[in-house]
Amino acid sequence: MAKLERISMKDRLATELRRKILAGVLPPHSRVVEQDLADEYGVSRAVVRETMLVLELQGLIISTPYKGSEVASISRTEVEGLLLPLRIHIEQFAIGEGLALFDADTFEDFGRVLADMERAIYNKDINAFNEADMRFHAIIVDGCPTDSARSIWDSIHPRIRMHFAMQTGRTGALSEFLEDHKRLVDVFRTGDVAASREAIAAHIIGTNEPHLGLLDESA
Amino acid sequence: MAKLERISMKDRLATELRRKILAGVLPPHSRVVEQDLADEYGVSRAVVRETMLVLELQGLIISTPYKGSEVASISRTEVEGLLLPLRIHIEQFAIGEGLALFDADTFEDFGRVLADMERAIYNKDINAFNEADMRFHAIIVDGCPTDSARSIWDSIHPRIRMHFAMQTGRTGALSEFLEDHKRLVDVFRTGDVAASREAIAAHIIGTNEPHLGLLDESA
DNA sequence: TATAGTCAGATAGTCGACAATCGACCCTTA
DNA sequence: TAAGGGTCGATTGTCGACTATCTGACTATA
Repeated sequence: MAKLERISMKDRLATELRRKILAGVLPPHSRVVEQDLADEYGVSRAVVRETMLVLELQGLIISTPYKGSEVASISRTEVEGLLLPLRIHIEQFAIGEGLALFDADTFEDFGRVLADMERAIYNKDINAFNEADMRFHAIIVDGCPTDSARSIWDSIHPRIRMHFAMQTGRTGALSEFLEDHKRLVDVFRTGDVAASREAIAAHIIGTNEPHLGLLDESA
Repeated sequence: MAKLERISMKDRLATELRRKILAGVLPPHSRVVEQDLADEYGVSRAVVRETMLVLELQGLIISTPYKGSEVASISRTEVEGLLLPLRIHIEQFAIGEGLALFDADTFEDFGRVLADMERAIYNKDINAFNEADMRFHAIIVDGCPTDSARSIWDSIHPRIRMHFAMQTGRTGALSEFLEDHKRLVDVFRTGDVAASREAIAAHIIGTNEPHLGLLDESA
């Protein structure tokens, strides 16, 4: 936050498009045309192409040579059997490596996210809530000194979010999710790695119900 | 194989650079300059930039805005705690989803790879052996109908390979690894999903020794 | 009518040039 | 001499134009 970094057009555009996809503005199978995006956002096609490449490698869009791209759709099998278990492992790893490094700044960050969640609930803004949720978990993953954790997490997490964005779900129980996050932070504060790892797994499985049978085949 | 696809310069260049990185021609921390690559391979910088973006998202290079890129280096913690467990999960998932779909063509593909491994051993060409090894596992991951399995595998596997490419290791016991792969194919032929999942995990752990303590903390 | 050939529009792939930024060197100046 | 500031080469960021390819429609022809 402090170092006001320079953000490339490519990254800004990627963030914007990801937001639109996750918010359902661009639903699965929407056609995405490079020139149209370039015109709409006032950038060159080169920028758009690099953006699309990022989103493709993150699994949010699918492109076919000389034909075009469309927004991907994610299957339930994929999410439950592959993406969620991977995500749990990554966040558990990040906690194992990073929990000891959580400091006052880290918990301030968590606090800000929790406040944003409350605000989102008050405003009934589910997209804002989801974005705060994403930032919450990003803090965890960024808290670990291993860079690839974030990099891999970035390529897995959006697909999961996209899947659940399609379901209407969770609108009613937002305050439940908020409480769940608060409890997580409390566990983190104890510094107990094993308990935190346990808690994050339960949290991810819990917040991504109504599915079951996850992870019980791990070994 | 049958559908002779058109391959973009970006993909060809990515394959070539990945090969060079994994073969150690471009060791970690090597500086990589866009214009130099463009000149060397006779393509425009736009192509090189898209290639670099792919390699960056796959964790093989690290780039800093307006400064440049360099070949990444992968830590042991990262490989053992994060990448290998993820890879095992992906390949197990792929087998769970795809084993029943393995057909004569699939086993022909396996056969070709095994033959290439033998040839590589005969020629004492460790890079060729490694490439065959990669193709072996790619067959598994591609055998599953869930596209993101391959996509995520692609972003994890090269980092692991890179880590072990740095260690001299495994030169002596190539024929052992070949036998290990043959045994794997035999298990696949039985169609026993549970046994195959078990075997692939043991194989991955085994071929990526001399490390231990993997995965015993999964839950 | 059915098939094959041709054309045109849309779109992605590639390119060369210009703009922005960085880092090191040099020059001033107290 | 040391601190500050400007200049310049190297490198990445961005752009607009040209080329290749795909798709569907139209046409000719047996």
